[in-house]
Amino acid sequence: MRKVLLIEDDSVLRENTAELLELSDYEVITASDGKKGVKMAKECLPNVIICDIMMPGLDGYGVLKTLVQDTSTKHIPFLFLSAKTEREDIRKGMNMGADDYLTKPFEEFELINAIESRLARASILRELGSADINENNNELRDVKTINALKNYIDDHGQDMEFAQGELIYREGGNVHLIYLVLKGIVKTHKLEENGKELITGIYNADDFFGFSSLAANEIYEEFATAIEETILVGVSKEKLRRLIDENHGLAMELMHVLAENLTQAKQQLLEMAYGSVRKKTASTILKFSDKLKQDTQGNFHILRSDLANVAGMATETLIRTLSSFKKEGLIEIQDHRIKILDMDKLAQVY
Amino acid sequence: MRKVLLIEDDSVLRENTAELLELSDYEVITASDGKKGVKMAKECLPNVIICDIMMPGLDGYGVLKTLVQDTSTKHIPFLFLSAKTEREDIRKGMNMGADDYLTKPFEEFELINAIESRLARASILRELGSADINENNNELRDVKTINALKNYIDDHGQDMEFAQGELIYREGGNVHLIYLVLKGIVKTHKLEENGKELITGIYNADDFFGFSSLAANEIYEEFATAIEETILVGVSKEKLRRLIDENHGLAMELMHVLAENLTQAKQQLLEMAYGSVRKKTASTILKFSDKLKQDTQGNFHILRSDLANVAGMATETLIRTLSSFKKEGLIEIQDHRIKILDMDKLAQVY
DNA sequence: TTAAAAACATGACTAAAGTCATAATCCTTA
DNA sequence: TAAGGATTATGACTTTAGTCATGTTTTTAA
Repeated sequence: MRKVLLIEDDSVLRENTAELLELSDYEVITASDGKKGVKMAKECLPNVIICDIMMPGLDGYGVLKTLVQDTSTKHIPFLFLSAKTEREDIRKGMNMGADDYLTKPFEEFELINAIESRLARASILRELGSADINENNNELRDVKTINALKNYIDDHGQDMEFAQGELIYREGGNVHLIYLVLKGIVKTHKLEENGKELITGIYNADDFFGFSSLAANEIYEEFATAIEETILVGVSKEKLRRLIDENHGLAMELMHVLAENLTQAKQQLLEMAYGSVRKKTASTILKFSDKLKQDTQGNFHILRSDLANVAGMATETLIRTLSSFKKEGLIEIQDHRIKILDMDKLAQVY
Repeated sequence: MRKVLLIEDDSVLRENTAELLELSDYEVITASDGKKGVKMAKECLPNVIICDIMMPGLDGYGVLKTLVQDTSTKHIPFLFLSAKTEREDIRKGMNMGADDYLTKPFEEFELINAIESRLARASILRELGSADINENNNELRDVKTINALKNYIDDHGQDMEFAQGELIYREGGNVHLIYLVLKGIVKTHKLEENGKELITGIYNADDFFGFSSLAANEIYEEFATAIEETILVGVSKEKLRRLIDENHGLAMELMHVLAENLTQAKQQLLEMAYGSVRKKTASTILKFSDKLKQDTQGNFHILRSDLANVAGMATETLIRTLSSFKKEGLIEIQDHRIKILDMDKLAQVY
């Protein structure tokens, strides 16, 4: 369990805060003044220290100064929790080497979040000491990160070319390959009963797709189509499973990719539910401007129907909205190619 | 010489700041937007990064998030330099893992002090190799499947009780626990700018939630609230990471869970985009009838607003649709409790 | 090079669903 | 147990965006 040292002279606040922390599953040690705090810190070596500034005797600044000088305590994340809210006070605290500074009064969740983020940050910095220790030189063993995986696939997979508009896989088909885009743009999409299309993902060079789980006998839940001329490489699910078996780190990274996708899908869901047509159009344009390669003037071309199908609206509606954006000076359209003029305003469209 | 990467879209401020830093004997690299900033950071691996928040395209939060995910950049001290002075903004920045947060306008010495103190702090933390990694528990080895994981959590976690309507975690909070529902119902939800709520997930006994990726310094992308009296247990991300490290099988299963969620979200997206109100209402009722416990007659109660917020429509609209379903004999409503009469027809509503 | 097809653009109309207002009912809690 | 608030329900009106129609422009392919 994570140990927290709380240094605070006000007994009411100290006990309330301690209780709150205990309820959140920390082991709490308290000290009622600076001197005791320093002693406790050296004895107990807590995982994180929370300290008031204004205290009789040794104040918070003094505590921090003392602890930073001691090898055994200097690395412990240190948070100030103070009624001093002046910029000057805050800067002083941070400059002395505190890791965060929370002003009173504070909400329970603010304190917990602050503690957790400092613990997380500390663990990141700690990793650095034990980084890149490569033991075995088995080829599979070396595929530790997504980047290594990309290189591996690039070397060991077979290239495939798809023309503009060509179907890559279809809904219901059996998943046996996971794809990596080398060049071009791919969309994944679903069809409604009445034939309407919704684009659920856009992928360009260096993106993975066709990747859901690695369970056997999975089927594709969507279509994938090349938006422009595209070159892909694939790895078999079997192979990927073996790679993961050798390297848990890779599993973590893949999980991360999935989690990102999920977060994004949920965000899109929110927008789809309550966003106006203007809002949806604006964010769709921004999404594409990220993914599509642009010419020297920053123009890019995309089928209006594809834009509409990402936003989930009728093509006519989308075109109308584009026209009004043009009138408002947010975008420019030349030869059907779109150019973003005011990215900020576009992002703030409501 | 110490390398500083400055990411700032305002060209005047960028150049002034760069000059000021150069005069203070830093090597300065600049980037005019978030995307370029990320690229520069990965290429140049600076000693410290200073980043604006409000920028077109990828904003400061996005930059930090991206850099924290990359092994080569995640340890670099990261300072926000922003005109956003609200407590909430500052907390968000720190929770995402920033090392300091300076508000504009700032004085030269404030920036220099902030940089120096973060460099100093980073070097202290770097000294420390890998401390307190103890617990060579063989018990960890045995957690091979999701079910084993559930048992493990049940045994080792601490129970938490939440009353009806009580908030479990909030958007922007630091993720440190992954929850398992023992009893009750939990909803995860997002808020639109104008306060509209969209429910993105419903969880009952035996479901996991609050689980996205296992990367450090992740923040919640949604709220979680108990719909009825609920008992939960949590495991820390740290622990889960260690469990996965011991058992790849578990990683596979968790990936599978994530993939399922993703598929579901995309399906919901399709329906949200093109489904009629009748269709959305029908499938929302069916979804809840699965998750909610029903009395002996098969009745269940759920707030109309919660139903509406899953479907992403106005509460009045939902109630109207329920009424017409009642008239058509698809459902029955007694004392506000809903009972499904014709599940097949309900599933086929168009 | 030209004909046909696809894509883009806009007008007119319509259907759908949101908003606001009001009333009835249920539930909490003092 | 009564008062007040939350929830459910429905009507009237308004806004929004979809559909259908038509014309123009661009691209494709014979």
